[in-house]
Amino acid sequence: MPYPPDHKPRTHARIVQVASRLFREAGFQATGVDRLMSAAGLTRGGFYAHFRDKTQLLVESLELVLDESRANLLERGLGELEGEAWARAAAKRYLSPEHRQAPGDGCPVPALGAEVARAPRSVQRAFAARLDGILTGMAARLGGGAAGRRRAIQLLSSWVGALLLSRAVGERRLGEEILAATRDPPAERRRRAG
Amino acid sequence: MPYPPDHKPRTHARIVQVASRLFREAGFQATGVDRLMSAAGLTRGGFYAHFRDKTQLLVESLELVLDESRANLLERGLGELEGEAWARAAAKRYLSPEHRQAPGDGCPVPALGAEVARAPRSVQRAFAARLDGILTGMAARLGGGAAGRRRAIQLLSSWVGALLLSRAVGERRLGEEILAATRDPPAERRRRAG
DNA sequence: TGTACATCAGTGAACGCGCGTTCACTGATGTAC
DNA sequence: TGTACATCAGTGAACGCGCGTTCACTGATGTAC
Repeated sequence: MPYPPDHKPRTHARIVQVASRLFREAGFQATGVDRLMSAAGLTRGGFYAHFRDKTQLLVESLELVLDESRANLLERGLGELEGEAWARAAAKRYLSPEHRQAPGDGCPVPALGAEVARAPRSVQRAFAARLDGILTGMAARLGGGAAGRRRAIQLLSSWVGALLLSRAVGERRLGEEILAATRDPPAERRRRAG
Repeated sequence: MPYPPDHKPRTHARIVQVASRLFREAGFQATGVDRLMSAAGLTRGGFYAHFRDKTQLLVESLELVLDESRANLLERGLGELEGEAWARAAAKRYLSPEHRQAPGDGCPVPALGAEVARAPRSVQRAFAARLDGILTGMAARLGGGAAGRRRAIQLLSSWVGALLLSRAVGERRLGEEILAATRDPPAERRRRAG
């Protein structure tokens, strides 16, 4: 064995990790293979010993990051919450100013969703499978069944849209207003819960 | 006068119109000046007699298209509706299968929001001003005041997020499910209204 | 009515650059002896 | 313990191409006579 058997897998994982950050920060198309490999401490040519093409790296990056998003939404301190209590806590985390200001560490949907919509089927399949898993996990927290599933979709949609809008406006005041409005449940709902 | 006085403004408008479609379909960065001018029946070089740079065209495209989005949300058959009746009708239009399948004719937020978030301040200012106007118009339909404004933000966020998700999954079944779930108001809300 | 002209919208070659991908190679590594 | 070796992860030059932008020019137009 010329190298330890975990050498190449570790390099591979490092490239995926670095790429997932750059893609979310600057966009998939806007991130060149050259810059990406430099950021991972490597050179251009080595890329194709790890990935068939740039699209395959997008697939692996999305898989990595959607798994992290799932953990952020359903675990990491939110593991024991259920129903609206879970929804409030998850919204608070997802719609935080920190998340707004650090797209490179955050949910890939607001950052890369539009590019996924234009990407080859292989990318969309990987995205859809992970997303469906997240929705299933959310639905279980929300009482399950068709109603839980529907509410899971409604919640995630509103969070994704709010984060996207709040980043696009650039300006801090309006951006924070959008996050705050979506973070707080509707007035009637809050009255009932409080 | 070498040409009719409205000749150049008409060409200018045509470029903006063509660009706004291509940007939404393929993305801003992915749409080259060359392809864009060809689609408008012109050649590369003429571009800079109309626009300072490609970014200025993005600004003008967003302004055009956000004005159209405003009309689609608040007018064109929705002019006389108010409150939840308006919200249901607007949601039905925004979250239609047709809108999902024709990004080039639709709302620029799901298609270009992430690129706006990475664009220069000038782009974000134009975007934020138009978006704020749309939110103000929506808030007025929803009873006005702080509550109307908050509900406007919540609604638009959920619509934008749902459309983005439904396009990114690629697959028809899950895509339509996402639209339908967000289109229908929450069960308790619907019971109360029905 | 017909022609010469000034205007300026639009043309297309050219610029330097970064893109995704290929491929002959280099050189760091663990192993065999 | 020290050296020769086979392996293969990673290198870097090269490919054709499209990018955004510039600029000397061409030629379609309405007007003046």
